[in-house]
Amino acid sequence: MGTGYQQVAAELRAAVDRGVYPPGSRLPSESELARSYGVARGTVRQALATLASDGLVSTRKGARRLVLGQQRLQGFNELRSFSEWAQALGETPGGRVVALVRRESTPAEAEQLGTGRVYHLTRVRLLSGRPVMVERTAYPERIGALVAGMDAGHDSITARLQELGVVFANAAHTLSAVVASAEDARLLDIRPRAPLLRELRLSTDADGVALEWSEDRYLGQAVAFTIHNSVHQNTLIRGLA
Amino acid sequence: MGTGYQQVAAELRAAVDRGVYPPGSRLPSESELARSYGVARGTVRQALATLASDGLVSTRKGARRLVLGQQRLQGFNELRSFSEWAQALGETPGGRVVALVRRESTPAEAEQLGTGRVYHLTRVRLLSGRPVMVERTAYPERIGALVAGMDAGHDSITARLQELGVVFANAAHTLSAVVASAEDARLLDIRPRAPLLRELRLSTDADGVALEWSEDRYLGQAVAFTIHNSVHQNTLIRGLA
DNA sequence: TCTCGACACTTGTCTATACACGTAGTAGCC
DNA sequence: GGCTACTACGTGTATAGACAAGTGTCGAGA
Repeated sequence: MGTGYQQVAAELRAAVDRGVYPPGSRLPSESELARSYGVARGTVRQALATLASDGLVSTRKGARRLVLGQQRLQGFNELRSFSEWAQALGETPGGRVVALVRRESTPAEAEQLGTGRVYHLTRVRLLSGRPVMVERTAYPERIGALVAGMDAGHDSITARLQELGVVFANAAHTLSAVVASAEDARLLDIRPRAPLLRELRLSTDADGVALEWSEDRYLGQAVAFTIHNSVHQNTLIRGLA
Repeated sequence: MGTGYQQVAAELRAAVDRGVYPPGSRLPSESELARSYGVARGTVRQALATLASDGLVSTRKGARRLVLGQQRLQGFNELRSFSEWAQALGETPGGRVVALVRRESTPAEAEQLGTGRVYHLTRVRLLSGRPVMVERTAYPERIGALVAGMDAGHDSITARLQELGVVFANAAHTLSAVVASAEDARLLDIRPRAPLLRELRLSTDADGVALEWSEDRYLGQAVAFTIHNSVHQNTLIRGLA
């Protein structure tokens, strides 16, 4: 059930979804919500911050919060693995290992993961059977040794690593567009030179130690990422970061 | 100079940049920072939330904050126009109007902006003289009438609209990849079928009224977007949505 | 009728305090 | 030496109260 503000946030979210607060309407004031939920105003503010971060409500100083709508697309607010991500979209995640090699790191990999040997995994990722992404991940030796023992076709590597005590804490994503290489095209069953959305991702643990460096190439037609924005300089917000 | 926590955040940011807290090191505790800046702990927490949202520090319950590094790429935390965005990157923004027409809205436009006539603006956006983006924006009639009177080649439309009392408050972005159309290729001076990063953007004012619906196509090679992530469910964070 | 000012309301910022719970180092025990 | 339990510390959550500043409404006055 989570903490207090998480419960309040969940109930507010549900209320918006149920149409209690339809898009375009205004939420009750923080004080009213605090009274009706029996919590302090600060707790309500923390809950509302999570809604704002998801783009569900808009905030303006002096005016009650505006309900924007009950959109639900996959955003970046949570750090999620492909498997979790797929499940959140209501699809069945899958994978097929193309290659897993242990080799000396390239200069680019060494810059991110440090010099030495790396395990390099190439996987095709499936959404309900359809290939939608090619994943090329370099793991430092310590992590790669664990990954090598897994069934990367079925398991969520992130979940398995978590069970083994390897926790992903932070990630930096960089998005751009590239053309499909011959291999990409073969793996995704598309024409060569088709456009792909490229995501470079460096994941680290809580100590800032790099755990994986990955280049993912998504089918432009099948997948999209969403982000919500506000001019509002601050307002304690949740999630992302 | 802004509010208290903004000043604290700016000073902490500067301290990280100056190397007072090098990457990999740990920040002083919230209590120590509060004492040394002469503010309450809550204020320090609010400042630290903004740093975390920029991916500058990582937080873990029970442990002091870890300094990740002084990266500085363009993120989504602020709602920025192309012009502001370019300037933040140290480049000179530019633009060239390809077409500005007033016409009946397409079904897709009507869904976002409401039925009726729209002004449709096609622009090539330049970064220090190089074309990097094609922008196709639909404005509702009221806004479009204002835009039509501007010098869209030189002015920042967003800035000019702001002067006229039209304030952009929220935006929802959706990112995917597409191939350059013949027109895209001609405007950006690239080969047809080159990969482009597509950003669909719906901007609204503080009342949730749509102000523009735009499809921007970025040169994949020239531009990249970055996002930072953390498993941390909450932590009051700033900026983004 | 229109404009402007007063006022109640609302959100943003800040302080102070308290407790829960995770972290990390230490000391003691086997 | 190595393991465990304890303990000091630090962050997360929550409360209560205060003031600043923006919003919107209503009423008085021109």
